[in-house]
Amino acid sequence: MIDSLTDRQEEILALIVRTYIETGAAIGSKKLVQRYGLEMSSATVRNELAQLDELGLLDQMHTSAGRIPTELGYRYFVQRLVGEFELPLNERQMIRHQFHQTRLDLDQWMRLAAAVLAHTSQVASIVTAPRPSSTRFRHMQLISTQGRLVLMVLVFVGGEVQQQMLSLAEPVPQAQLTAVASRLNQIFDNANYSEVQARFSQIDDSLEKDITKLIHESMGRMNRRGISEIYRDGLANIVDDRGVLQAVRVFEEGSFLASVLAEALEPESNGVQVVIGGEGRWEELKDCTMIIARYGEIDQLSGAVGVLGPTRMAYGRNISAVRYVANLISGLVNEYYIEAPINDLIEETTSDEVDI
Amino acid sequence: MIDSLTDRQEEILALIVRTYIETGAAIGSKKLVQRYGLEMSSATVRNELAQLDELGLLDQMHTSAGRIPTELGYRYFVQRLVGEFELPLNERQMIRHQFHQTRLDLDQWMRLAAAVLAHTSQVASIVTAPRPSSTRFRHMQLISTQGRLVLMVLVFVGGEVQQQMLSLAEPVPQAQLTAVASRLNQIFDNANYSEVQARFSQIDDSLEKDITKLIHESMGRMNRRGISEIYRDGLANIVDDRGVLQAVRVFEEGSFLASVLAEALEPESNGVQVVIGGEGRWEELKDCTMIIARYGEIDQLSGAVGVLGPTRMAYGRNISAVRYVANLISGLVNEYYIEAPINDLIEETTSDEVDI
DNA sequence: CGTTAGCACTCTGCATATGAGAGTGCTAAT
DNA sequence: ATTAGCACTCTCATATGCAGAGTGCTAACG
Repeated sequence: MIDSLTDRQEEILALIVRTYIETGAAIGSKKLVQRYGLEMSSATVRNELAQLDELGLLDQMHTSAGRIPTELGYRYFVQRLVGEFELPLNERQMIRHQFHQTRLDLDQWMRLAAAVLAHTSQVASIVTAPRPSSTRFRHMQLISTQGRLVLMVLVFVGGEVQQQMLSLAEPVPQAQLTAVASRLNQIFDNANYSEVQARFSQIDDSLEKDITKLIHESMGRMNRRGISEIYRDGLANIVDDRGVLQAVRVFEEGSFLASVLAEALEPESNGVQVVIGGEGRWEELKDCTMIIARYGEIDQLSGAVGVLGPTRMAYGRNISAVRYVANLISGLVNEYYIEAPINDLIEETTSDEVDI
Repeated sequence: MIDSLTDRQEEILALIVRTYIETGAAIGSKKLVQRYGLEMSSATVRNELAQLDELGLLDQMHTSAGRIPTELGYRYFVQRLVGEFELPLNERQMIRHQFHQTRLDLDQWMRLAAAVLAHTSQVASIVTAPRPSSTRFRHMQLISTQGRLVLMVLVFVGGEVQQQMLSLAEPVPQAQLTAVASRLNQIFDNANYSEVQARFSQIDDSLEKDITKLIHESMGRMNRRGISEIYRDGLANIVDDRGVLQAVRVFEEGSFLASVLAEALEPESNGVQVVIGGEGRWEELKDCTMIIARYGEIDQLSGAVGVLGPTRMAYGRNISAVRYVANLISGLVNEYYIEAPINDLIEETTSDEVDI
């Protein structure tokens, strides 16, 4: 990294970067001295600019266009010239206040963190849920849903929860499932990935073996994933294109989507719905269209699938795609979450797992 | 809704809509007959166009610019002219195949559905997880984490799982927690929101009462929310702005974000990191900058917060914001997920709940 | 009466020219 | 080392002309 800059060069570089960030326009020597009342002439500044240019810290679009920072210029600025900046007290208080108002709920904290960052930074934000450095088993529960379907809930040290549906070879009463869970909970208490594998030999029962395999797989996946769920917010902040902005806002704003889905997919409305935005209702959807369909059984489990895009989209194709996927998921949900399943595998083992 | 169109008018309207969707350009009478080899002269088409224009189905930007569909035009087209279209067989097979390759995992299905829709429709997609029409209690578990902290896992009929951290007034041994859970599981088996309230009188123990209140609240929240988690994908499809597109892609692509976070936040790197995109590594971040920081205890629970935006962003302010939020969350996570808490309320009841 | 050919008209988009403004690099003087 | 001065370059906004596309209208046709 370059470090042969004089104080004056650094000053000028910092001013250029700051001005450019603020205004978005290239700035030249004259404007610079004028704007900041510098104690030197524009010619002097020009000489310095030429040097900064040669060092690759500044760039100009064309011969007479003023300078803008290069990537390297930004790097230098960030590393040595940003200076310490503290969020104003009232903003800090506001943020603190919001956090203390939420329930004791990790998910909410994460959402809030993303929202707060998006709001104060005016760009997009990213937050990941906390994860322990290595996954350790804490607790598991097997809950019979119906027929041979069993919901397995895994809790790991640190509070992460994973759920998985299993389809057993034959129905097993809840009492037995509870017994299995209780045994495995004892055996694997606080075990990490390799310890689960090590203690596998202590198990005789075939059902317990199968379940253990799944636990082991699941822990392997978590370890490999490395990062847990990612929360995002404020995407609309970095989209300035007028046309798309609206769509992005709608897309991001969960509550709005929810209301559209709820209203458009009322019980009586069947099949694929096309919501063309612009008119009275759906003002927010100006120039956007949603094609949505319900799946599942309305009085039991149901949800929605759909697409959102500019009004100018391929209707025929997209209506068909939405319908197809909705039907497909209806089938899956019916098969695995509502009726008894027909196939009798416990589940194909994803073969990228270590065999234990 | 207008329905006085002649067959020929419908034909012309459909052609205009289709052409506009395909090309994005306004189209006029001459081009129309030329392009589709219509059996009439452009003058005839012009007359029809004038009528469709008057009916408000078509619009023109200026006197001699060809027509484009109005919102109403799209509506008419969608309702009566789209025609049946079926996804080509190979696409259907492809989609089906992908679904049958995944594990028996609802979360994965939802993600896949969103991905598939985004891909085939070339616009953005939205999928909501299936929800039962009303929330019914299925199972709960209390897991002591440390000190007075307890993780409550709620399972509802249909397979939805909710987790919540509780901070009890005093430490309670796991055995007792298990007993409490088992009692409540019996009492509330298959109960819906109001039934939980009704059976509240059967409970004497104060701890059990508190827990029940939380369960009731949680079910209330779920009922009120109406729609469960929303999965989104393909946002990049509807952003055509060159500059922002890259940022949107990065933002959407979880795996890429994960790799940046993982690499930039290596154990030794402390404090706030500024990743300026463009150079060799982070090629994908061209013209984008990420400001990220780790929170939590590196060897215990940790995660990351950060912002993503154009390289031209307010560094001082944003670095400060990221640092502040990271510290705040560090504090919360440490307090509630690692060490014993200091305050001794079970949790403030959010007062918008019915009192039971 | 519906359809068509023809025509004048309008408006955009593109290319071209022009001048003001901004910024630069260089040289010579301080 | 700094600065004033100057010639030069390049963009941007504006004006102008022209080709192309499309329209509406009228009159003729079957």
